[in-house]
Amino acid sequence: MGENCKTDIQIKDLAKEFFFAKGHLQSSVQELADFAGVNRTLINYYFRSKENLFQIIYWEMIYEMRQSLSTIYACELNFEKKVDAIIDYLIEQKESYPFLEIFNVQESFKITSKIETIIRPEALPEFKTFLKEIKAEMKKGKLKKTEPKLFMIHLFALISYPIIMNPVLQKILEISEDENKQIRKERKKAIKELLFTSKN
Amino acid sequence: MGENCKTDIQIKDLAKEFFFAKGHLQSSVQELADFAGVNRTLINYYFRSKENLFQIIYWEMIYEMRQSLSTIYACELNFEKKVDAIIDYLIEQKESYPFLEIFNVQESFKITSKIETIIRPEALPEFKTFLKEIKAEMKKGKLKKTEPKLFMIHLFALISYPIIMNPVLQKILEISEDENKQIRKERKKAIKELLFTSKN
DNA sequence: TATATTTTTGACAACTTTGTCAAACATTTC
DNA sequence: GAAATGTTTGACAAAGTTGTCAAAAATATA
Repeated sequence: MGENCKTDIQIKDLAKEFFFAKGHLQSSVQELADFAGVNRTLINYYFRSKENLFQIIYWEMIYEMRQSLSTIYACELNFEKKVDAIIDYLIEQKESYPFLEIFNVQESFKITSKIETIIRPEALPEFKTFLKEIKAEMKKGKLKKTEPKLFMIHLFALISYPIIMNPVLQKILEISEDENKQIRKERKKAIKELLFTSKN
Repeated sequence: MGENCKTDIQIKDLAKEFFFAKGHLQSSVQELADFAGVNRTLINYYFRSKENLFQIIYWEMIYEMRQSLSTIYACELNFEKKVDAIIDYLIEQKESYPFLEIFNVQESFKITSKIETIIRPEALPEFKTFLKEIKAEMKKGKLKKTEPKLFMIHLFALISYPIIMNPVLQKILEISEDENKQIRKERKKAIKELLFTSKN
């Protein structure tokens, strides 16, 4: 593998890349092994089974995400800055691993999924507090009035969808590389303009 | 199969259901055959290969969708009514076949995909005209000013994402069945409130 | 250096998936 | 009713995937 890092950690990192960045969700272990430059059996040695490896890396990624988000929910910034932070973090996250969300959906439909328990409710006190903040901002007239959870859904939608669907959208809407760059640049501003009441 | 309809058409319809509604995108032909209540070999008889069947039903669905949308783009309604029609149609479409879009993404990332050519640019005169209408509405101050294509992206995002990701969102945000029904009911209104400049 | 431990590899067997083929069955046509 | 055509089925072979195991290679330990 060529690096000085532990082999199992390298395999995990490359698996995350292979599955959730490149999107080879239903590839064989052999293909992953080729991508990672290791013998296929070695993956079994470290992780027993494909299913198990998947569970481990999936859990790590979800956990990392939950941690980052609750840190933002709980931090000392004012509401708008928090939304900024959420947008920045999630844009970065989705651009790095666009297929994590795809995998989420597919799993959430399976009854038998062992992974299902990983998609747990936020249920964090930080999240509940953030919902109250949303409500307060709505009362102040800074946000359009809706159910706070619906605000969250719209926020996620406007962040994730354009990134995840990017290749499809580019084709359908005939978006050139230049246009795409332009859109990417204005993403954050555009999202905020939709969600916040205009300031003038 | 029990119906009076042609077997091959029934298989296609049930395959659409199985793959794009239920989401069993990577199931075996045997599983599809069980679902459709036919002998597995019969599917080969009518469609030669799994790949071929997929291409056929995928193409049919995309074609139907493009037709419906361009009819709306070209119809005689005013702009807001057209947006209403788009929202209504796409909500119906995504709720019926939430996995069509998932499949789109996965395919769009594959270099080798024979299906790729199906995701063609809209390129229709009707679509180009609609983009101009968007621009006009922005000038009139009815819509927030952005790149018209970005308006389309936001529109698609706000329609599709909440539906496709519904099971995941319900878990993460702890949305009860009642809340979900409420949100569903207000979907259209909520989308329009975000995209159109407020009327008061 | 010799021994123990860990890591890596190739070979193997069980299993699944796929497409083909010929035979069985059903339906139409003469 | 017999022949021709179309539909459905079970059996089969080829290919691929997965996990295990014992042997080889590398590394650590005494």
